[in-house]
Amino acid sequence: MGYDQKDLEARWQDWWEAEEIYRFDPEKLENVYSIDNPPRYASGGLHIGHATHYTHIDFAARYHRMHGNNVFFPLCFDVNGIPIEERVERKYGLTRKEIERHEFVKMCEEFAENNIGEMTRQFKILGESMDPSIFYQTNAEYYRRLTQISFIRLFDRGLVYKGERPINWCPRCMTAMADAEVEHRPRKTQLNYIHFSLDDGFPLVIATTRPELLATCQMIAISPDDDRADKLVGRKATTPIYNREVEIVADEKVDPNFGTGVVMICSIGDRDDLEWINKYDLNLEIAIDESGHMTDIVGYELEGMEVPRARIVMLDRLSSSGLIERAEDIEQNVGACWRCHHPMEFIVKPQWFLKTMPFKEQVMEAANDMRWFPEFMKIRLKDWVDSLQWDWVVSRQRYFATPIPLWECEECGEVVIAREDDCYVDPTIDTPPQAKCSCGGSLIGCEDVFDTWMDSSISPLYNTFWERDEKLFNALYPMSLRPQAHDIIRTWAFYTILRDTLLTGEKPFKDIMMDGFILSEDGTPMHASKGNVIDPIGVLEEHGADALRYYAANCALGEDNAFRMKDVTRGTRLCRKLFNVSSFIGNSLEGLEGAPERPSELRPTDHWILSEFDAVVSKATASCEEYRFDVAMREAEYFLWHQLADHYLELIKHRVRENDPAALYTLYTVGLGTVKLIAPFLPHITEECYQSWYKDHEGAKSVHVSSWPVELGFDADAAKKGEAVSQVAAAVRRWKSENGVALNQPVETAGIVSEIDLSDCISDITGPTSIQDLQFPSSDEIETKPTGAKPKFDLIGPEFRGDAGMIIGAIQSEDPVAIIGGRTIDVGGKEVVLKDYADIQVSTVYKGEAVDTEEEELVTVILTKNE
RNA sequence: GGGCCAGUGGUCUAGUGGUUAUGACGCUGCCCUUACAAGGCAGUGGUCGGCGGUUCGAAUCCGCCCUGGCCCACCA
Repeated sequence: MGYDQKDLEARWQDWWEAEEIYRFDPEKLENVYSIDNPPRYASGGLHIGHATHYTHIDFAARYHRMHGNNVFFPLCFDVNGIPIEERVERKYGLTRKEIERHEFVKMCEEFAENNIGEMTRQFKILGESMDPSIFYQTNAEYYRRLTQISFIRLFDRGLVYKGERPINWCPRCMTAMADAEVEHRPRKTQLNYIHFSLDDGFPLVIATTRPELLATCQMIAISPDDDRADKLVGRKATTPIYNREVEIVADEKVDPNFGTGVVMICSIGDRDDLEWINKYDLNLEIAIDESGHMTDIVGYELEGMEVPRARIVMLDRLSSSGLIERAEDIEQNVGACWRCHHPMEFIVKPQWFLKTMPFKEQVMEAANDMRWFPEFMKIRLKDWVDSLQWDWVVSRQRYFATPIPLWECEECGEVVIAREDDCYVDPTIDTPPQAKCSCGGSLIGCEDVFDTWMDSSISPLYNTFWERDEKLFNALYPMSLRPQAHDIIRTWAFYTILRDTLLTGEKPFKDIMMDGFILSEDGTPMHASKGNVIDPIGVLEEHGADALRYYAANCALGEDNAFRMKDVTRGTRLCRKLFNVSSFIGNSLEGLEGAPERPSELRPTDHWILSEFDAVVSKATASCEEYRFDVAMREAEYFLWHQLADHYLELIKHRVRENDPAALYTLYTVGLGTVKLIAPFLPHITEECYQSWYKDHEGAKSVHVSSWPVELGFDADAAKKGEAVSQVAAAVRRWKSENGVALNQPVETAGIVSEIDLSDCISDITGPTSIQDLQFPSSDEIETKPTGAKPKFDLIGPEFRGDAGMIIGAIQSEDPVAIIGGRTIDVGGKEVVLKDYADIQVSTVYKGEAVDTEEEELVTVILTKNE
């Protein structure tokens, strides 16, 4: 008998959807577990990393759902921003500037809608339990409205300002970027040694990587520790080509050991230049425009050239005039746009800022009030917060995003902010709340849009009905869990904590769970160019969602995990094992009405498996509470496979044939419990097992809304006895295997030597082992021959500390017979009885005959071959 | 340059002071035992990255170093 994994997955996915198994109930607010699910960016399909991350989140959702929680787990999409704009531009072979703004936005919306449809399907076939009844997308007016209101609130509190100062600018995306969106990439470039001149001919060579900015050189700096400083500081040098007289100053930031130890200060090459310009109050001379071309300041034929070309031309010019001493290759880190990887420039253009710098402490206070999983991820947030130097620039010069809801007066620059009641508004279309500025000037709608993190950073506010339903908000905020990947700590996590704390005075979530990245099978990052990209949908179609989810379950939280195909294969096997075990148990229960009652008498083997079950329930539950799903999965799997299936089932088959109520009760309880423990991880096969064999007895509609198993209790002494019985069976099996005896062949006689009295377990032992004559030899029938002694380190160490070595040595070197005989040694004037601190190993002779002994931890089984 | 994480049989991996270091994959041998041969049983295989320290005892704690990954950082 078999089953078809693909078929049953599709079947249950449709059924869950039709029956709304995962629906959040807004009426039941006492026991909510809410997940601030990351809205999936709607630029394309899911890759294996997404699939794994969302599956981890799904584990949390399903685990808490089985605790009777009303789980809030929205299906949601992030639909704003540059990547979608870029995909659309590529798809239609145009740029956004070539087409009417609102027309372009429409194209972006359409593009995103298609992706949302496909990704929704992908979430479904992965078995994710997101609830479509609380669907949202960040570009919808209902969401953008809230983005705007949240901005207006902060604006009204004076936390928003318009500033004209240098900002990160991506010449390709043609927009401002926040520091968080700048990534640093190593790049090879040339350090050029250029001759400057002094009036007296003193040789002054300056090394620079950006000769194209020579026109804006306004000052030269040298380290005060430099030997030449005395001679140079305060004098003027003349720049090459442009022949500009510039002052030489001493500045401690200059490293005397880099280049020539002399720096030209330009506006604006990098952040150092910015600092110096402020420090020395220099003019901002802008050599590079918004599109990355040189401005008229640079003159000559350089004007209008793109930066890299201008650099080459400038170097040509310098070198043909003999002004270049030499050039060397160096590697430097340059800031690049996180989206398109184009090198960033600093430019000056008025932008909107949200005050961030004053709230660093507040953010960390909120962060410290959350539980971080894993804990060390909090350090990354702290590092980022500590390193912040600028307020957050929230305006972008793009189209497909939430409009900034304000108008500005043409005449006096006064800002008129939108009324909250009017939101959502688009100032490029909608009329302002007042016809004219108070000065009488016309109001112009703001054409800038928000950084997309302005939208996503209020997801906890959106989810909890902030400003829409106070009752729901009070019940739902803060949310239970923020799951996310560690690469967006400085953006999503930081901005969310910042804004939501500012707006509500309270942290946005209680727990935060950080996922790592998924690497290719060889442990390196996946890249399309390397051909090592794993397509989750392909894996899923071949092996099924449960198998892929089994891989996901084996990924440790917070760590980068390589994709392991063999885990997928093992997942398939685990599904089969679970199905077969459940089928055996289900068939055994056939004819039974309702759930089997716990009989007053259970056999020791029942107590044993129940004790193991309690242990696994306890460990799995504790692990899931801390989002260590890999641990829970491993525990449950080990129990199912190596305790329940390999041992217990074999031990009680003979009792099942006789419909023993104790065996049936135990099988039912442990079997069902195991299905439940595995249900969050492998939702399809467990639902199949539940519906086929357990539902009629327990009665829950679906395993996923049934109750998480609890510890049932057991008799510890009986459990120990049961464990001994299980060891006898294993020993007999091993002995048969080693001696070429067929497993179903009866054993004529066998003896058991054990400190545990198993005389009331005869049928428990003979049943599974087919021993015909089971004996419990008394001590005088057995001759034990000591063969060695092992020190009990855990006793000796704490008691004798520094003298432990003497006792250990004595036990190891003494004749074991003498140790049994009560040999003592003198330790610091005290007599120590060695046998109290040693385990004696013995070989056994039974009735004078040479016998095979199979040693287990609790029992020794004496066996003789039938001749 | 700073920070974080990791380094355990051929491969992947569990294990935050106490007998003989866990399990999986692989490999070898045996077994169709009536839930499962994509299964079971047994075996093979490890100087726990290196050096030093603390301790009666270290894969585990401390220090230094090496290797890999990630995050952060202005070297013009």
